[in-house]
Amino acid sequence: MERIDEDTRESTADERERERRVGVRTCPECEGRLLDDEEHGETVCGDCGLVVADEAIDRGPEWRGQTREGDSRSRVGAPTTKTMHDEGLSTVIGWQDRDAKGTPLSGRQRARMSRLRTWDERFRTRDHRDRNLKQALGEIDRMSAALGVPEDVQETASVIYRRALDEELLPGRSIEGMSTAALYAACRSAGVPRSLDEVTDVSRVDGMEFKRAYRYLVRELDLAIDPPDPTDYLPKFASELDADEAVQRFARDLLEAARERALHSGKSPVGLAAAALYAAGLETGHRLTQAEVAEVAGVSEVTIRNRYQELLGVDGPGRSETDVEEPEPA
DNA sequence: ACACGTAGAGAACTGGT
DNA sequence: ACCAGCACTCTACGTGT
Repeated sequence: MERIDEDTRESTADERERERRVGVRTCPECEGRLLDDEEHGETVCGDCGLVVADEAIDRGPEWRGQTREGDSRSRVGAPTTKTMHDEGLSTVIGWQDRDAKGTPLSGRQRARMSRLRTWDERFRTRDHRDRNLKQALGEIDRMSAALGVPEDVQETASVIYRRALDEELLPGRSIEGMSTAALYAACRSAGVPRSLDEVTDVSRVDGMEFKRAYRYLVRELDLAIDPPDPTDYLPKFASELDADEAVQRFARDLLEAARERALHSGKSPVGLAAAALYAAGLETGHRLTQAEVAEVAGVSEVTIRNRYQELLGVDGPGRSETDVEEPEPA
């Protein structure tokens, strides 16, 4: 992409012609000669220093041949584009059963061309998959780092993504959305607590698209993902709260008890975990405020209020005879 | 400062059509 | 595929300790 102006043997007439063909070449202010500043990607006036245009990078082929017959100055090849996976650089074997002069091919040659087309297609699509995968894995890597998830979870996410790719689940969906979904699915199946919100924060896609992609992924791949277990969140929240070890243990017991009474049906596991910690704080004398628990758990104080009383009520004085027994198959 | 309760809005799942 | 109903959570506010 160098615009080479040091070829001083060119006549000035030729230069004018070149300038005319290339486009903007004289400064609108002083009519001075414009130069491309490669380092900054700008076009500046050599005389007055005016910056005429940013991003004036010409991705077309160089307007000068490299070979002996270079002076023919034929402009060769199409400009590249990011909209195609190969940037438009690949060669496509045409479908006509004729040679370059239009003469029909013999049967033997036709068969040969057909095989070549097949392989051409295979390589091109494989290349496509590679790029897709590479980008997705890069995204997963980036998000994993941002979330601080362990390496094996990241590995699982990659495997899930590959499966999705193999089962042709990707066409029509964004790579970012699907990689986010794969990472979230990996976290879930590994019991590494990362909430939807946390994952959404580091993702390049919005929550809606992410959730849609996640559901789709789980459904199509039949991923066996347990409903999130509130106890998975306890260590994380407890450490962020600098809570006493006893609080965490007590909270775990509360959640166990709650599970046996089938207290969670559709209730947010994060909210339950937060409420359990708060309740445990009260019971063990290591008080935590609702506000701080709500803060680290990312739920509202109201949710904690509503949940923690249920948690305490369950194995409190009342016992359970008032509750209708609800057969919950989990 | 903190805890508690309530009302209305809104997102998400379910079942009906 | 669209829609209504539902349980749940959130924000916002007022009250009580």
